[in-house]
Amino acid sequence: MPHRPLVARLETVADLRDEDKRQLAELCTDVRVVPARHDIISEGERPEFVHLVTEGWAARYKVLPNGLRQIVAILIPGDFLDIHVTVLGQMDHSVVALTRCRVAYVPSERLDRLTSQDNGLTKALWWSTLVDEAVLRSWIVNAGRRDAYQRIAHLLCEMHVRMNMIGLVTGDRFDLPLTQEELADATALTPVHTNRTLQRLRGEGLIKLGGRVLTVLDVARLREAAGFDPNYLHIERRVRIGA
Amino acid sequence: MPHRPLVARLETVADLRDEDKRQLAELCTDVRVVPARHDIISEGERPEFVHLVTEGWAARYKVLPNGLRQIVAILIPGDFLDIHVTVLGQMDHSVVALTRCRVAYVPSERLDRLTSQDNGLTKALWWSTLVDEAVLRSWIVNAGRRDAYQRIAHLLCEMHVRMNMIGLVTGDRFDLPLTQEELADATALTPVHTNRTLQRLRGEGLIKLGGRVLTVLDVARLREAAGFDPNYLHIERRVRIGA
DNA sequence: CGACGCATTGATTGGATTCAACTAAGGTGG
DNA sequence: CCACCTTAGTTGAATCCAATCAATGCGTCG
Repeated sequence: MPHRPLVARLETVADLRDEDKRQLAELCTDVRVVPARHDIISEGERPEFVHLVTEGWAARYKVLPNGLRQIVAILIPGDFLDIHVTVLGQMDHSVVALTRCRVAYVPSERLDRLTSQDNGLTKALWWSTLVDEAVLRSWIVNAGRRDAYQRIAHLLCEMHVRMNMIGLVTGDRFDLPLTQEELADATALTPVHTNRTLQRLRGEGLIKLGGRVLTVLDVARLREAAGFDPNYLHIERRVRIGA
Repeated sequence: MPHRPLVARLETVADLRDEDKRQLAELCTDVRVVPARHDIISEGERPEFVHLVTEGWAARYKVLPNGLRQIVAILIPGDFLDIHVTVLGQMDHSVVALTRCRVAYVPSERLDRLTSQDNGLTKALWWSTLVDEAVLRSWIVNAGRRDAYQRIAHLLCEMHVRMNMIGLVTGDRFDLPLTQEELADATALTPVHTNRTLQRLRGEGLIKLGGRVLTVLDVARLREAAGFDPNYLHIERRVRIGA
């Protein structure tokens, strides 16, 4: 296995016993490939599987009556797509594969059984959704109170850290497989304005972006521009582990 | 006890045994009063208590370097303020009392002990944070892709449903103790524009708002105006219980 | 090679902000 | 009990950031 992104993610919030890790690995038995641009789950569905991204990028999004789309989360390996359906009943939004993805299909009742017998694991899952919450809060701030320039810079900073947490950053380069239109839907801008803003970020020597790869030329200045404070992503423990 | 908002909230997502309910009630032993406009917890703190609103309204908010404020959640009785500090270590935002509040101070290790021994309760808490997540997603959509008119209408619809879920709506009236400035910070607008937009909502006969009380004159049309679908709030089970 | 998706550029428009008064309501103290 | 002050809400005019409309470049893939 390339690595176990789920185990890696949960270990950033909780200590897992070997037994736990084994259990988690076993969840990812049924892995399927979803082609780019395909919905993995759609609004209104009541899936009997819980889905987990194993490889590739996906996005939660919601389409308004007027046709506007808002991406409300970007999902990378180790992220669950729809743990909440157990509670919510049906999906209140859709998830699309931004790239070709590998997705683990976990039968709902299997996860249910697992969390019923293993308290530590339940807590780990709960805690990881608390981290997700922090990310969502920062997205509200982003869309609400930052201008286009800060907004895009902030999203790039966040993905930089998150990709780094799962070991997918090499030097200062990492895959950023978003079209400008998708970037626009994530930052609540138009594609046109996104384009102009990216040009500014490039022009000021903060980033190099092209061919689905982002190079962060000046981390400090990019964070400065974004008003980015990585604290909310809970990298503390990760750092401790890395040390 | 007026009622137990926490128990009520958790029961919308999970079946609780009497034993669970007793345990939860016992958490709310140490209840303190926080005056309006005072921070209950501030960014950067590492509280040894987990706080729970018992009475009144509070708001999570974040202030940006440029001084702009964004409210990222409105908290009403039954809502935890800071369960996530167990995981995140320190607060990445502040919580202010919008009204005079009653707040339960629960020693962190007590909640920790409780969730370590009672799996059902852990799950209930986890699930309730999954519902919170859904609310956060809808706020991103709100700030990102709706215009001022829809945005404010949407927030009013949400609070209408949430207040109703904890039994605080009488007819179509409920307390909405938000100043226009606070409403603006929650919807990512300016106070001035918020004012004009409220006037429009009033002028069109959708609401009556004044003296901290909102009357929804036409629920259907207000929801129509907002593009509001209550599904994300997970009222299903509640309905079932009520039936 | 034609077609389609994506990126880019220019010109114009508009929703919301900003700046600046001004009114109304409530509380306080002399 | 009324001057005084503060806070919340309201109104108008000017400005601006981002949206919109519209076209063009450009690479790639069937």
